[in-house]
Amino acid sequence: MSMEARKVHVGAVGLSQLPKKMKRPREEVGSHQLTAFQPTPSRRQHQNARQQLPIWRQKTYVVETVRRHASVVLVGETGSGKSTQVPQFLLDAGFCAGIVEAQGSTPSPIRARKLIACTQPRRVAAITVAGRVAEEMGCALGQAVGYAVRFDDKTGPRTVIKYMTDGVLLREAMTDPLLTRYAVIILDEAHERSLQTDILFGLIRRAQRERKDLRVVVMSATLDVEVFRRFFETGGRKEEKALIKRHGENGKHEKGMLSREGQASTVGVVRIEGRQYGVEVYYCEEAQEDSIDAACLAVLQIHESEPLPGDILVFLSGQEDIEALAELLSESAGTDTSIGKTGLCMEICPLYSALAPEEQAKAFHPPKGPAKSTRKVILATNIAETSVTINGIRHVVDTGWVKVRRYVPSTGLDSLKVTQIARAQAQQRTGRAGREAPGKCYRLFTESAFERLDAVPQPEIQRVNLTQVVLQLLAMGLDDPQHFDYLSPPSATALARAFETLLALGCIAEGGLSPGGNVDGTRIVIPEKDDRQAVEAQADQKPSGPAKSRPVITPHGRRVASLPLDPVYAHFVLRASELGCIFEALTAVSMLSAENVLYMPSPHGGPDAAEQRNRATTAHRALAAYDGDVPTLVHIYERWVAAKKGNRWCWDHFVNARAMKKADEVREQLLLLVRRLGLDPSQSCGNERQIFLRSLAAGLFLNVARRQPATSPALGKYCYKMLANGREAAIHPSSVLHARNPAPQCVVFTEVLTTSRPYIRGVSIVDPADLQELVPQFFGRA
DNA sequence: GTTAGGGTT
Repeated sequence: MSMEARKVHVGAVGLSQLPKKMKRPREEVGSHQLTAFQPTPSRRQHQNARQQLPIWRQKTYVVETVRRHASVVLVGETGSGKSTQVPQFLLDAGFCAGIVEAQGSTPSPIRARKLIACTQPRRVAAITVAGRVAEEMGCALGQAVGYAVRFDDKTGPRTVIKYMTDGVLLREAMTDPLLTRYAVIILDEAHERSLQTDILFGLIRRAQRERKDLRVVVMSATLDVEVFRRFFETGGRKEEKALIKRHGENGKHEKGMLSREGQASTVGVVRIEGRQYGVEVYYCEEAQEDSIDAACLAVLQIHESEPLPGDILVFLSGQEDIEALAELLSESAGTDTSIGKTGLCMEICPLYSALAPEEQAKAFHPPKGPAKSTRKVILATNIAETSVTINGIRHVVDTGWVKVRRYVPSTGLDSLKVTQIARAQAQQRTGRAGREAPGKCYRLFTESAFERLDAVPQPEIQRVNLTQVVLQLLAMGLDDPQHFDYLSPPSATALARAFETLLALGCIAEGGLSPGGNVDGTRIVIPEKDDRQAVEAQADQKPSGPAKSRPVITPHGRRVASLPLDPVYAHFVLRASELGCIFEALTAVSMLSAENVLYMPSPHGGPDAAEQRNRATTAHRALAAYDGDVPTLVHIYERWVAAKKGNRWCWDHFVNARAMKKADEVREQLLLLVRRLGLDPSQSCGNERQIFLRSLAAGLFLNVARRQPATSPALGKYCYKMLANGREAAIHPSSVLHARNPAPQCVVFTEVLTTSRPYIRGVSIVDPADLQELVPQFFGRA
């Protein structure tokens, strides 16, 4: 069934126009309440269910294609069963009995069992899919089927199918770049183009040149397979043309060299249909000026005209818009007043990552009111696009906006901007209405606007700071990360900036670049060219003059790379160890890796919401440390430990217990890793907070900012000038140093993010004299 | 005077 079964135009959203053209759902299929009390299905029932999946009919074809091609692209829509079935098909077909090539003096090949890896961008997906497959195979998790995600490895000596996050496989690649444990690597959700998946693409292609036995299956929901196919094409254009000549443009599938498309190819392509209900897509006839107003009208119209069951999911750009729409809807509908002819109530459920877990839970549970007369309206960010699935949704309202974080390498600043979604995202959002029954999707933009959208979002690798990626590649022994096999190359500027940072941190040496930045804010200027062209131009350049010496990873760089942290943070931990407070530094970086530690109750949390928010603010102020945000995080962790890591303490102080648990897990992992480096993680500075601040200065010296009169009135009278790029920023209002009197003269920050304006966050006071003493190469007196 | 979403041997 096609997801976009029909396209129906509706007028600019207006009360009179939408309902008239809407149709009743064709049929009621499935219900989200059915699954709860079902007994555990037997093996036979599983077998029946498997045979109903669209992919089952293609089992032989999938297996044969993987047999004949080292690389296969498998396109399967939602519900095709690809994630659970493909690994089982390949296991049944004997792909795990890999052959270890003869090594050294060993005369003959040794048969050995290798694994099938299936990577996922998200932990929950790896865990739940593995659980499902273990059930289907009638084994316990950790036996034939297992999973590995950070902090949680459920694999054993007998495991042959291993679900894992792409990050875990990437970490494994650091010690085993040829991925020798695996016979087949399946990259699932490849269309999402996560940073880790993209790096794996290049690594696997590289490994395939050495290992003829390594199979890769790229699984994607995107119909455009060309980009993946071309990437894994081993022979390149020349070989391709020769094959076409030999077999003809429309030659049959012959000797495994022709794909189903009839193109000469070393890459096999399989397409599997999905199993989704049809979703009718509605567009606006006119562009909407205010997407919150438009969303409000659309929700009210759907609510008044559509029967239950059928909850509504609205996609918005962020917390602010969600709160505004929640307010508008409750004003218009009344929180528990029935409205319209249908006499139904509305229950509004905000859903975004920073929301307290117990408030998030409302979106997933049945409504508090009677199910027969209460409709849930979920107001979500893109968290509901891929990360979570909500049952019962039959109507999607899509504003077409999303917030996108983007690193600007020429300035070293991150920006967070409201941006139009891509067509693939719009389709993904639409699909959320058709999981259980036919549904409807209302796009609050015009069809021509839809057609003008980008086809797919920009891959993450082109939007992020690459310092950690470049260091990882160097640590793996790739001596030239600029010319790595990127599926989508990052800009030359972004790569150059990463090298510059690594050089400044002492992670690499003898590069063609000199150290970047000094106290005066003067720095090497890297001409900003447009992304891809720059890389291609560089690649095409014939070497002229003496070759530049390539940067080499230093012993310090290897230690930094061994920690699963941003190199700046890892450097901080190692410097803190030299200065006597690694214990506190480990706490700091662990807390920094857990987001949304402090939480604010939703303003719509009932009659005492305002009071709760005041209490939260007071509680948070009581946790603040004088010296800044990083000392505050350390303080919070220590208080939490003193309170025996209790949930009650979290509750009383408006601290997110889940974030604390995550920080604790990260900390435990880091303790192990620094011990492996021969360091003593219990080395603490005790009450001598100056030692910790000195470590912060020494570690975060690339992020120093000094207070000075603002050159632009937009930042107020004073601002903080960042020494690395000479730009001005303000201290973020959430910082404990915001509006501090007297204002600190010299600070380090953990993050700079441009939203309404450039803000530095994670701000702590440092002493300029410490910088001069501890980082003399940058801050020493001339 | 305020922060989309993931993720790491």
